[in-house]
Amino acid sequence: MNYFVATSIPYVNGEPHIGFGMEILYGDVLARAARKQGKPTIFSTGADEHGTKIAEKAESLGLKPQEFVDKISQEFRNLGTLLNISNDRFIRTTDKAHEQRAQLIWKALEKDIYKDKYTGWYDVRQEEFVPEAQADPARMKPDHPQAYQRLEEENYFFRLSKYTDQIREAIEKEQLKIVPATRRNEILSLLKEGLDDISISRPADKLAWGIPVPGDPKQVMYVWFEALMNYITVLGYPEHQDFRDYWPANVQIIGKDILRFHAAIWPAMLFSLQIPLPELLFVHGFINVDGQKMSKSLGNVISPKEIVEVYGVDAFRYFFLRHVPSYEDGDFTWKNFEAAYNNELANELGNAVQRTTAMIEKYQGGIVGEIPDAEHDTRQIQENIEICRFDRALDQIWGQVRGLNQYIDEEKPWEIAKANDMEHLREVLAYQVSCLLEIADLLEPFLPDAAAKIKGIFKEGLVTPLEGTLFPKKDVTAAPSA
RNA sequence: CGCGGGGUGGAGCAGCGGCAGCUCGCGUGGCUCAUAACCACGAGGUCGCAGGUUCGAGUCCUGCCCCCGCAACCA
Repeated sequence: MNYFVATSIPYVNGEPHIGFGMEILYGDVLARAARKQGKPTIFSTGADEHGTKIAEKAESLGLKPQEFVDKISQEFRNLGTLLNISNDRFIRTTDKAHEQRAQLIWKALEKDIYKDKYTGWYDVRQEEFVPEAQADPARMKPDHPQAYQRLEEENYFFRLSKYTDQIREAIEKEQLKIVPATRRNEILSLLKEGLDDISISRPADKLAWGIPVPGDPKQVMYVWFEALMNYITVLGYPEHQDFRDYWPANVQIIGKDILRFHAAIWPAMLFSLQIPLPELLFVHGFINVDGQKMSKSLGNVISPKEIVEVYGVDAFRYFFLRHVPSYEDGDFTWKNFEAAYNNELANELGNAVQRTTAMIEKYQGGIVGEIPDAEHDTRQIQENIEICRFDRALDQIWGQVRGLNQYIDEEKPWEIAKANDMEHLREVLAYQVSCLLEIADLLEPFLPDAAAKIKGIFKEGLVTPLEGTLFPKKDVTAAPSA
């Protein structure tokens, strides 16, 4: 009955951008949909704040690590506000509670932790040890800009290898469901090759910015290992009631680049802790701009803010939820964004609201009368939300919008009005309102503001027109050109 | 044989064994309640190529060709 959805926590060594905006948007839709069904819901997101890269970045800016992450974390929170995200929690891995609980978790995992000497390449940027076989020879040379570090150190290791079969079985039997299927296949083929034990700590003298290993102050936890724990520390693992009430997560949302951590390492940790796996792992893709990867050097980085300022938050939500394929990479172009806004939001939905309210005001003095119950079958839409196919769910909702416009053209209420058949007219217009209210209801998780506005217009059987229009049509030149 | 994603009307995509479909764009017509919005109809595809399986293949199998990621910020 209870519902828990968590996004990954982004590494806050730089400004938030559109990709993470999309991820919290996905979480928001799921959380709003669950709450709407009356489920007690916790929706968490947060920030991953430890590690070498952050320490280095902070230093380069002349800041203490904590000052730096305080600043950047706030920007991630602001993004949530900008996008009307309804998260209940925002966990930071520098929160005292997380740090303490992470140490408890470490202790609980100790039967699968051992100390060993590690010699090999370390990728500072990825915070990752690089197996000899996968290492790029060019980066082994010290003068390479992203040169690996040659490390010989004593580290703690986690017996990931021990859990390979258990994880594979859990995924095959769908105790842990992974969507889309391509990502599931990807991880299964990786598991077939077997997993190696992983290093989960670093010497504190090399890296002070992390959570100390309990009982060994000379070591701090490897940032990834500790960050994964946020999904349960946020619920107060081990002792808090929320943990008992809300774990396992119904959905965890991640980007395709961190699949291995969430579909292999994280399940192994949970097995070791003897607590259940999340039910569904939703793996989304990336957003390109004009068909190219977003990058500062190409100068094509789009900031969520500039979109929201011109078109409004619901337009942002709409585009990224419907026109970025939920199971694949997507493409943002101003041209497509404008087309979606004008054709779909302004012309189809906005105008359907407009023509309905105008006729009720003109012919019936703004009185709707009795509104019939909605009658469409919305099961498919609900099912698509459950499996995170938000793009399809919106396609289906738009099928209803289109259907309403067709209905209006078939019934021709303006002719009924001329014929003075007021009873029939009232029925037709009330039906239109019924359709719009149903659409608004379906849209609530996706476009909360627009849904509330539509509901507000027809409240109590009277038309209360909006100031202005729902989605004012934009001149194409209004937007920054790409 | 590095890994992964993809090639379907002008653009973007769906379909994954049974008469090629959707949205946009384009053309024509209708309508006038509406944000010059809405509705209908139409043009436009030998579904990357070549074999194979099948009564029947975008859809399954085999081989090949082409495109995009796998460097950085970063999901």
